[in-house]
Amino acid sequence: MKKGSKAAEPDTNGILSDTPRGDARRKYDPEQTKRNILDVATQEFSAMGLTGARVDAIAERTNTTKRMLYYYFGSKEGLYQAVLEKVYGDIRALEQDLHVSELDPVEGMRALVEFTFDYHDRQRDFVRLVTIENIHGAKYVEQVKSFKGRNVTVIHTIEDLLARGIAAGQFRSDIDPIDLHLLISSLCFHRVGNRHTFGTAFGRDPSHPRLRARHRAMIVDAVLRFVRKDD
Amino acid sequence: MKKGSKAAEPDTNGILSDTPRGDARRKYDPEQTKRNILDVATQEFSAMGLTGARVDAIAERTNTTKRMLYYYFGSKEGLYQAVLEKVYGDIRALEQDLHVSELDPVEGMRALVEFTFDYHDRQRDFVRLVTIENIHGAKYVEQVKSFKGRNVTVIHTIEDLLARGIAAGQFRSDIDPIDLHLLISSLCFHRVGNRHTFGTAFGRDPSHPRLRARHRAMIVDAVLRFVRKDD
Amino acid sequence: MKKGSKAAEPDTNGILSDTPRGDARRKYDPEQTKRNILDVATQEFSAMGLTGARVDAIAERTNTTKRMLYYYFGSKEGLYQAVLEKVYGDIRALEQDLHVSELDPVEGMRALVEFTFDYHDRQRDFVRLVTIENIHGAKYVEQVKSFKGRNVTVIHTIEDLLARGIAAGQFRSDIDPIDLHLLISSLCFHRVGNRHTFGTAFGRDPSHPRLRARHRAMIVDAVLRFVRKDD
Amino acid sequence: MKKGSKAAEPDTNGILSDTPRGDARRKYDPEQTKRNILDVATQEFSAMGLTGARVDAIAERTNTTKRMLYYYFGSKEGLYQAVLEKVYGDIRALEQDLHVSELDPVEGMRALVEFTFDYHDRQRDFVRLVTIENIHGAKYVEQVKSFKGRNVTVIHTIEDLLARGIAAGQFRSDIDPIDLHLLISSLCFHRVGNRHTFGTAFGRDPSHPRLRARHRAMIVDAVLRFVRKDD
DNA sequence: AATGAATGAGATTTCATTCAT
DNA sequence: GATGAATGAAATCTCATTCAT
Repeated sequence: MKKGSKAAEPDTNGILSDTPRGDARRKYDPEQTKRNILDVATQEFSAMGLTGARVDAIAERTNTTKRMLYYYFGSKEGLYQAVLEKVYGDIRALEQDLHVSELDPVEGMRALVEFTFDYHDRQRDFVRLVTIENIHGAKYVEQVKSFKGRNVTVIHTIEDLLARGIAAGQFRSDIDPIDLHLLISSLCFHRVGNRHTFGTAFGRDPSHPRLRARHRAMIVDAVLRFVRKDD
Repeated sequence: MKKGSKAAEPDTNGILSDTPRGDARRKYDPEQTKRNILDVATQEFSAMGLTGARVDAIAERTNTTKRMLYYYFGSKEGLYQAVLEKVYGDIRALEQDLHVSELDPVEGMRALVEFTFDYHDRQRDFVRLVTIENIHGAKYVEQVKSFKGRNVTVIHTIEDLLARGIAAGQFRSDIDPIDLHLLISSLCFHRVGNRHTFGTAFGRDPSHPRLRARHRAMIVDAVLRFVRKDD
Repeated sequence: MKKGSKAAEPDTNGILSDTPRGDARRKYDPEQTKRNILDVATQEFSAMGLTGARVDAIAERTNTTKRMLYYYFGSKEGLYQAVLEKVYGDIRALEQDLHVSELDPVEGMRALVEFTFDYHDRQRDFVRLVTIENIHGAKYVEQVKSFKGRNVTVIHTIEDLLARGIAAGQFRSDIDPIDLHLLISSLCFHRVGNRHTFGTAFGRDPSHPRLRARHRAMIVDAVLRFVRKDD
Repeated sequence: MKKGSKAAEPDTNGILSDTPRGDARRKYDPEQTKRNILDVATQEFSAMGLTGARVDAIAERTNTTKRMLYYYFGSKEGLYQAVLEKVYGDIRALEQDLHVSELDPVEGMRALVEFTFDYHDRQRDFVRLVTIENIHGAKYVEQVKSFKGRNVTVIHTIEDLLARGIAAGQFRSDIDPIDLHLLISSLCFHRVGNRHTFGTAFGRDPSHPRLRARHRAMIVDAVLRFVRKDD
């Protein structure tokens, strides 16, 4: 009664989560019901955290009832895990489209960094959910089948770029691919995940378009300087 | 869910928060009572988040009762804010001790990065609390008087280093100090804050001593390469 | 103070508030559940006041649990407002049945006063709740939609009586209908609402049957003498 | 923390309760301390009721501490009773000044009604406290020594007026003095005690100066018409 | 006479979940 | 497959009162 469920902070973006209405709305469409619940839950968990999210609030913004949520996902935690699973799945699909192996190493590295930057910059829900998972010691994502070792793709990509760059005399030969991935992630993730405290501390919102462009260039620059071979 | 509150995950470290016992424990010592509550709360909030933390759990690990917690801090949120205030205050104190202005620009920059790295590496409570605040859109830290614009110190330090480095022909002249601070923070923060998902994804824990040293060197290297003037 | 909650002082009367059982008690009957809560709450709030009433005490005397009270009414205050709404609604219903327009002005006035007297005399819960609302500056009743300006009915009745009485040369023409309503209300309300202090002060309980009849006659008499045209 | 103690509604008037500072403020002045507590308590109880008043809130607005409140008055209830005692004492003092026995019966009756009207109109704290006592079944005032049978003075005054009026052929001979007192009280009390709901219901505040004058005249008129002998 | 710190008992409210249909 | 009503357990917070100085 008091606060209803204002939930949805200004913060969530729907990119991951639009419910496609597709064809004529059938009366009972389990798949659509599930998808609808999942979409709403993604927003709510992302906005409020696992403990902060309210089952009631999720149910309320759904086309169905709270009972269905339990019917399909068993528990609040189950729903949260389903959200994690979906969100990580979404990335994988995108990553496949990135064909850096066809590019010159420097250009490939630039493309990889820009892709990583853009992805984090847009998928705030994802960034938030990863953050939330870390608060919980990653114990839910550990149970997500599709997660374990999933990032090998990126690592392979980086290995390939490094190898070709070294061969071409462009890159240093003493860089660990996983460390490099961490470095790139750090630069792309932090400015999104911590933009609120950063904004409050410095009166400067990192998600502002002008800053966004500058940061993108800066990060690409920093990574390239880092991998480049000294003359 | 519903796990009672065993609180204290393996995760918290007590570096920020030991309660100094000083002399013999007096019966009425408000300062100590407050400090004691604050220390326990720091751990609990850091481990469980604002919504996840339980007032009962905090009180239980205290030398006093739940009632005192409300007596001194008014509400759960009030206590959380007091924790934020304390934690941010702790850093400021340390930052003062860092006299990079007496060092050569390159060495000063190295010292600054190493300090930042070490601080985040050790103060996991701090890193977690910042993360948690960002989940809440920084709305609590905004109300903390001592916070707004407090980081100017770091920025001034960076400005001084950059200016001297430029004058000495060592550094590039096109770097924005706040952007540079963000870059350094990103590198130091991310590996701590997101080490759980990172560890799960790559089977490699960034807080392991061996990795720790390597990351420290890598980050210093990356920053120096970034600021260094091209020949 | 601290008396647990034996609730129900000798004072409450159940006239407003019997729960009609209708047919066999069904398991799921939201309307009945709500009515049941409302009835018990009416007695408790009337007996103890808003702050004095205990949610636990209300729940205990209900066929359901405390939780349902929040499910349907949101908060203690919400329940209190619902009680006010119901109680004021009950009067309105009764007022409709009073067809004084068909009576001779003097007889009509007598009927109105007698009705007002009888209503207050019987509905002590109502009188107490109005008193309680006034302690709170009427701030809850102000939020009750159905309340604002609801008493127009009585005023219209009085206007009609006065107009007809003036036309017939029976009543004075200088009487404001709202003032007259206040006068009648005062006489009927005070002896009920303040009968305890009155009883203590004069050793005479105004609700005693013998006094009751005498007061009724006196009040009718006083009002008629007040409105009657001087010869 | 949440609401502090806004207490003091706009409603209370300080007429009963000014703390005279008299001579130079001595360091320890028990009488003044007690008076101060009593004055603040009068306002708080009058504004919030017995259950609604907060011991903390009272103490806060006092020049002393909560402990003293218990030191002098024993308990919240004890303080409340002391307030009742003081307030009733204040009236008695005033009533003595009313020498109606020297006036013509009609003028005496008018003077009595006007005095009663003015007293209630001004002493809202008193009116509220009486109301509050009635909510509690007058059980506290019963224990106030100075209360029981105190109103005999008024009754004697009325008896005297009636007797002289009857003797002079001005008043009816069938009026019970206590009933008449009740009638006068009703008219003077109700418009003050219930002015909030009345104001909300009819959009007309009975304490407005213009209405005040009209009501005063009306009530005097009504009483005189009631007691006057029919020709 | 006076005080700030402390407190136990109990108050209101919230939450994830299940029941009956 | 779907639903509105119901709920126990636990959470946050409040209150009058007392302790130690």
